Parts: sequence; structure tokens; C-alpha cells
Amino acid sequence: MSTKRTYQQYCGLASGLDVVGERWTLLIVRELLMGPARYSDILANLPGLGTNLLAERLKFLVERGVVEQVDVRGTGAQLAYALTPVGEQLRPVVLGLARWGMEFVGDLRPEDAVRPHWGFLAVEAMLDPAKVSDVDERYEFRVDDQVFHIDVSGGRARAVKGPVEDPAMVAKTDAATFVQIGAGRLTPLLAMVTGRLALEGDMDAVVRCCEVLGLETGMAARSPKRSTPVEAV
Amino acid sequence: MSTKRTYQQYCGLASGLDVVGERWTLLIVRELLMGPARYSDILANLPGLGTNLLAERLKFLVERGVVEQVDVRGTGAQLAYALTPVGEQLRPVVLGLARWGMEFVGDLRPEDAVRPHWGFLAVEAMLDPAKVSDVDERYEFRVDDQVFHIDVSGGRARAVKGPVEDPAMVAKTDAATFVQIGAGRLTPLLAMVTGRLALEGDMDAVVRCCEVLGLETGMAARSPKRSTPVEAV
DNA sequence: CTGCATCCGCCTCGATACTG
DNA sequence: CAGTATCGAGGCGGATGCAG
Repeated sequence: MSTKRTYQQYCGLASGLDVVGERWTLLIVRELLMGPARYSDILANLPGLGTNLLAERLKFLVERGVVEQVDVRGTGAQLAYALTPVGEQLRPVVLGLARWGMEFVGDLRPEDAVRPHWGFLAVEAMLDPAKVSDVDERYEFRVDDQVFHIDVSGGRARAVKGPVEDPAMVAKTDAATFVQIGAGRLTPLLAMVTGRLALEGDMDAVVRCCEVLGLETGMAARSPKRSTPVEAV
Repeated sequence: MSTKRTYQQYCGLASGLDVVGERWTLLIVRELLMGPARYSDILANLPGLGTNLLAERLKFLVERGVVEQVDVRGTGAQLAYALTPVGEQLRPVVLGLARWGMEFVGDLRPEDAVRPHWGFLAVEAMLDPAKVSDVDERYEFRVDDQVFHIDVSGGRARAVKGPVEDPAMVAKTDAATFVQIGAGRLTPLLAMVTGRLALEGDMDAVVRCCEVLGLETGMAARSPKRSTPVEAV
């Protein structure tokens, strides 16, 4: 008798929200945007999400053709969830919303979860195609245990997982600092001075990297939209 | 002791969803993307949304700087809600999700709400910058009582409210048919044959208009992703 | 009449326990 | 590891009340 709650509007947005608009769903999609993930991996990266909810969401997304079960090659019996082509098309939407939401990340609070692999999507969201330099080069990032890089070539920039040979720049930092920089709450310079960010390589490349990511290179951080939500602590 | 439910993740997407991820919020934003709207207008266009929910959502969005109250010029005391610049930046996200969700619009059911002004955003979402013809011209749409047009000039296409002079094409239809065409469940040709769409003007312009909207010009409609959700009727 | 606030029943959600 | 079952709490939807 499960009368699923829908908007009942004959409209693309409402139909889309009926599929991915419920709580946690887009965060599950985010996890899968980085590649196939197993049930327990998703659960571990989304603290607060109940196991029943995840099971229900995944079943629903599979039903709708957004997600599919795949077997991870090599490990044999291991199952995993992956985005279908339809689900993959959510990438620009999710990245766009992530970019928009950067405006609202506040101070890091003790109860906030941070995962280094989110930095990869953050970079992908921040990449500004209009500001790609004409220099072909690569920038490597080491966020905690995650390694990925930006490949600038032929006037296009792509975010790629894994290390890269002869990067023009290597940035090493922790996940929290990385997000804070991305949110404009911290400039790379300020992070370096406070020892939370280590940069290697050509400093001109650093500047070009900041440009393609739309980052301020000065010392002044953007003032927070809302430093701390006023609520009982 | 209202402990607002947040994701508590230090991440742009989670922060964004904490602002616009709750039920109805993005649909409220959609209504405001067409220009300022009054409380009761929003309510009337979103059947199923409770008055308390709308008040709460609006208050929250104002608090977050996404929406603001403005006074409609002319009428004096009339208040209205409008998007702030931050809220306006949600446009590509909402349009992207609307475009993605087109895949999931099913058959029109009696309980589905349809509004002609949604067609405007549908057109904006469908506009494919890569497929803009080199011919400068305008296409006018009359969806029930709503009139808007596409302005193609200088290799760019924009959706604009209101009528236009000397359009190369005029399309007249009802809201439901318009959405069905946009969702690919109905081709313009098929809609014309069944008398639900009237086209005037140069037929070459019609073809170019279909191209810029990414529409099939043939008779074959796309097979529905999911014709009718299997549920008790 | 518009623009909300209050109240209430129900459904979704979140946490824990349990099973293959 | 990958879910299913259960249950309390709270967000949601609808009706109603009320002030400008």
C-alpha cells in the first residue's frame, strides 16, 4: 500500500526530483560519481544515513535505471553499485549544486564529516573551462590518502584520479583545509603560511592552477556567508 | 528545540542540499526563476504544498540569502518574493535537473498538475547552445495563456518572456502537449497531426527551431522510460 | 482576501537489532 | 558484508484560525 510521495506535476523538474529529490539520494549519487562503490563503503561515507534508507534508495534508483549493480572485476563475488549512463548524466547537475553550495560551507565543526575523496569532486566542480590557460601541464593533489590531478591540455582541463608524471605543481594538504580553500574561506597562501598546505613546483604553475580553479591568490579570504548558524550548542 | 536536520558534511554539495535540498524547496525556486511571485501565487502553482511549509521554506530561504522580499512596483503595498543574486545562480542547476528529469516524465495522469508557464523554463532547459543555427531569427510560443519566444542572434539563443515581432515561426499549443513534446514522448509532427499543436511560419524555421531545442522532427516518439508506475489505482 | 501561525494525523526518517 | 525488521521521533500535509 506504499503510496510513494510524489509531486504529481507534469514537469521535468518535478519528475527529476521524484527520482533524486529525496533525502540522501544526491549524496549517494555523489559517492557513485567517483566510480562504483560497495554498500558498506557508501554507508561509511555517509554518517547518519540508516542502513534501511540506503537499501531503499538503492533499490529505487536501480528500479529507475539510475544505478545498477556490477561485479567488481578481480575480487570475484564482490558486488558493487555503479551509475548507469542516465545516472552519469547527473554529473553536471551535482557538480553545479556542489559549486553553488560552496557558498554555504561554514566553519568546520567537530561533528562535521570530511572525506578526502570529496576533494576530487570539489576540484571537478570548480574547474572553470573559461579560465584554462594555454599552457599544457598537470597539477597533482594529495589530499590525505587520496591522489588525483588536473590535466590541462589543448585548452581543456579534466580532473583525473591517481597520480601523474612530471606535474608542474604538487599540492599536499588535508581534506578539511582543501574544502576550506575551495569554499574561499582560506586562500592557498594563507594555508601555506599556517602549514596546512604544502606546495611543490613552479610558482607560476601554482598561479595558473589557482586561476583554472577560480581561486584567489592573495591573502584575503572571502567573508563567510554565515559563520556559524545561531543555535544551541 | 528544533534541531534542524542537516547532513553535517564538510562539503559543498551537502551544504547546498542543506539549503535547497528539502522537499518543495527547488520547486519554489523554480517558480521564482520566472520572476518575482507572491505568496498565494506560489501556493496556487504548487498543489500539495501546505501553507505552513511554504511560509517556513520562504523564511528559511530569506534567512540564507537565497530569496528576498520585494515590493511589486506599481501596486504599492503588494509584497512579493524574488531570488537574490545567489538564488539566481541556481538557474543552471535547476534547468539541468529539469532537463535530466525530462527522461522520467511519464503519461499524463488526471491528478498531475500542469502549468503553462513551466513551458518557459522547459524551453530554457532544452536550449542547446551547441546547436544554434547561424540564422538570426525568433520563434514565438503560445502555451495556453503564456506567451514567450526564443531569440536566436549572433550564434546565441535566449528564452524571453512575452511576444515578439516578426517571428519566423509561431507555435500554439496547450501546456500538457508542450511538456510531452519536450520530454520526447511526442514529436511536433505527431502533435500537429493530432491537432494539439498549430504551427505558423516558415517550415525551415520550424526545423531550425526543433534543432536548437534538440527535438526529433520525425514521427517516432521516444519510448517512455517507465510508462506507468506499477501501483494500485 | 492575502499572508501567515497553530494544531493534528501520518508518513518518512534515523538508530538499533537481527539475519543470511 | 549486505542487507531486513522494528520502533520512536520528527518532518510533512491538510484543515483551521486569525490579523492586516
